[in-house]
Amino acid sequence: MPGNKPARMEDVAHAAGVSRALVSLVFRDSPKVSPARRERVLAAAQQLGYQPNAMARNLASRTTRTLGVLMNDLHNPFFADIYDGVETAASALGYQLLLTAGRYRHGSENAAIDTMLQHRVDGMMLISPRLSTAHIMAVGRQAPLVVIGRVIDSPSVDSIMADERLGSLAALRHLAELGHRNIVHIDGGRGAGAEPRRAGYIHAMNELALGEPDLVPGDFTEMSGVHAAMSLLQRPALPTAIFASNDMVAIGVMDTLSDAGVRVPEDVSVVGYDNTAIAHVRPISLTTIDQPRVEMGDMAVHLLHQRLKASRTKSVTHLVQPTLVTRRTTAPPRQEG
Amino acid sequence: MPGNKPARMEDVAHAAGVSRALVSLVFRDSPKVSPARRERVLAAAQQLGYQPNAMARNLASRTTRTLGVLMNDLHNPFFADIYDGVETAASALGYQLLLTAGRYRHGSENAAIDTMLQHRVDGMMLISPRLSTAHIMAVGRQAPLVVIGRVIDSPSVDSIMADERLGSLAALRHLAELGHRNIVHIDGGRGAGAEPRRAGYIHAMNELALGEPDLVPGDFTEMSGVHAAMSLLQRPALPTAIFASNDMVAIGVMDTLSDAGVRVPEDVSVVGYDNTAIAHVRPISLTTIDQPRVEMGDMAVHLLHQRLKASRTKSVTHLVQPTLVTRRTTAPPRQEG
DNA sequence: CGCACCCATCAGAGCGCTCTCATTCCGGTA
DNA sequence: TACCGGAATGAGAGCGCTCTGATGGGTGCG
Repeated sequence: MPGNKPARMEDVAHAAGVSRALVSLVFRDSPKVSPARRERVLAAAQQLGYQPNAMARNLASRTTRTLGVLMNDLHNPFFADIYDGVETAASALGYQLLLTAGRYRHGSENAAIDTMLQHRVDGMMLISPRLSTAHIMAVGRQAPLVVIGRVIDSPSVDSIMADERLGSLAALRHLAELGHRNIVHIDGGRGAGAEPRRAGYIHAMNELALGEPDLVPGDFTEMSGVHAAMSLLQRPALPTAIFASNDMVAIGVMDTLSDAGVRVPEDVSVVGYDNTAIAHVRPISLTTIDQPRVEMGDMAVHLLHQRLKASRTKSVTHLVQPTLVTRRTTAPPRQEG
Repeated sequence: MPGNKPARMEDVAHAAGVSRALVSLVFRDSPKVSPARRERVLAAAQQLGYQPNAMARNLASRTTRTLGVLMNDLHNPFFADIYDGVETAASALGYQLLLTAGRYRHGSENAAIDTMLQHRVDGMMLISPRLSTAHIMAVGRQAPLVVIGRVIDSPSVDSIMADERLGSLAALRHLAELGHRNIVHIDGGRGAGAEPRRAGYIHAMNELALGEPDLVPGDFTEMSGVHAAMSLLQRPALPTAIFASNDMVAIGVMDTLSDAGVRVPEDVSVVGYDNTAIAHVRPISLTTIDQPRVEMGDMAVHLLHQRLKASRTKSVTHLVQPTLVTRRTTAPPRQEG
């Protein structure tokens, strides 16, 4: 019958015939409790269904050993992978986790951060936050902070980010090695990470002596891939390869091309970015760029731990290495002429 | 500079030149504070970066207005959709949310539930829990509980579940209307929801006079779809339609069929189940069964709210209606002979 | 047999808030 | 001018726990 009050430490103590303090010691795993008493206390607690009150505990101990995680998009498997890394590391280091979801809205992000602050988390991780840099820096002044997916230049904020330029370079190098020279990039517009991907593409085109960069506008959506492909199909000749700013764009492109009778990879090679869950599905089998997401999550926790435990005060930025995943959408260009 | 203690109510009171109690009233939105004073307090709080201590507040007020959500699989967009509904409803009703992730491991699920209990949530929602029914009922005795994706027959636990049998029926009816009579079901094995889907298939085959049910074993994975398709290809004749127990299985099936030169939907129609994100991707365009996930989340919150606010004590089971989403993997059977 | 010493146990003072109840301060009324 | 009522404010007792410092009861040693 829910409704009757949960048992308190006092009740357990009484049932076990010991003092409240001893029960407290037992629940804090103190070594200074005799096995016999420990047993007795545990049995009484079990019997009463006692669960220590986290609020009282945290209030009295002035510490929560809890880290806050702001996930903006529960729908994005990207976030889930990061969380896997976070969870594993946190439980290994003995931290609890307070999860909040921002849903990409400024108000929600702020509310989520306030919630974490009000619960006095020891530190927080913001995954792809949309808030302004100034705002994030202000939050960083209240609690140790790690931002994933953005670089914030502030002494109290650490950053973890994939080296997008390197990812672009890997994609282009792969295409170049296959013999492609005529490579178009479909842009990610103003989306997170779009700019460095584009810069990496431009840089790599020069680096690898592949001629003039050839950019088609886009915005990270499947639809923009469709539009980009349509505009490409208007040209007198198609490029031999397309480097899309993410997997969704690549899928839109491939879909449109195949409607137009253009085969991938025989006629055109396509490379995506992000290695989302869809990319590995066999009918798609998209060659793409993978980021070590689990590792990023793990790293975030350790960065926080360093600040907390070793009281590091200098800020750190980790640039993480993306890797190429070769699947079935890339092949040597068609020999013609 | 993080490290200096966060401001307390006392500090705000002092800065604003009022008593602690008045600050408390302001932060609880009490109407009995003059606008002038309220302003002053708010300004002082702002100035000090004051965030009320949630632990102290909840401890003193003996209530948290927080609902716990156990998500088992952050990777599954299914869960994210449910969470959308939960979030919207919760914020409308003024509840905070405490998210935990169980990762389908018994230990983690238990730990997550303990965490929620220790934080004295007013109620909890378990999404597709793996724990035993007896265990869930025990938890239900500690706090109001809503289980999504399973039916628990206990007075203190409410359940929300999609009517899987109805979903199967909708799929079969669609196929029958297209003219299919020879319809195979690829089984979900012991996965959650597999049994009612199978039962619905068997029931519908009889109901619609489609002949003997024809079951191929599977287990909800893409791989099992591959195996099922291979075994089907060994038969002297393929069925004209395949009803897979979920989308992943359907994708494995389609992939294998297409490798074998069998076209979908020209030679064989395929129907999935779940309407996952992949199903709508155009190169796949899978006909499938959708469940009103957002609505399920919304409903969960309201069910809890009823228990809490209206102190309903009888348990409720909501069976939610799935719907057919027709895409491009179903067509009339080939006319032959 | 007595003493020092050590360790298990306990008492009590907060942690930062809420909430009840008492008190103060008004203007309005007779 | 004396009085009254209501709005606004303040004081103080907890909420359930942790943690410091005190207490008591064995044990080993001389």
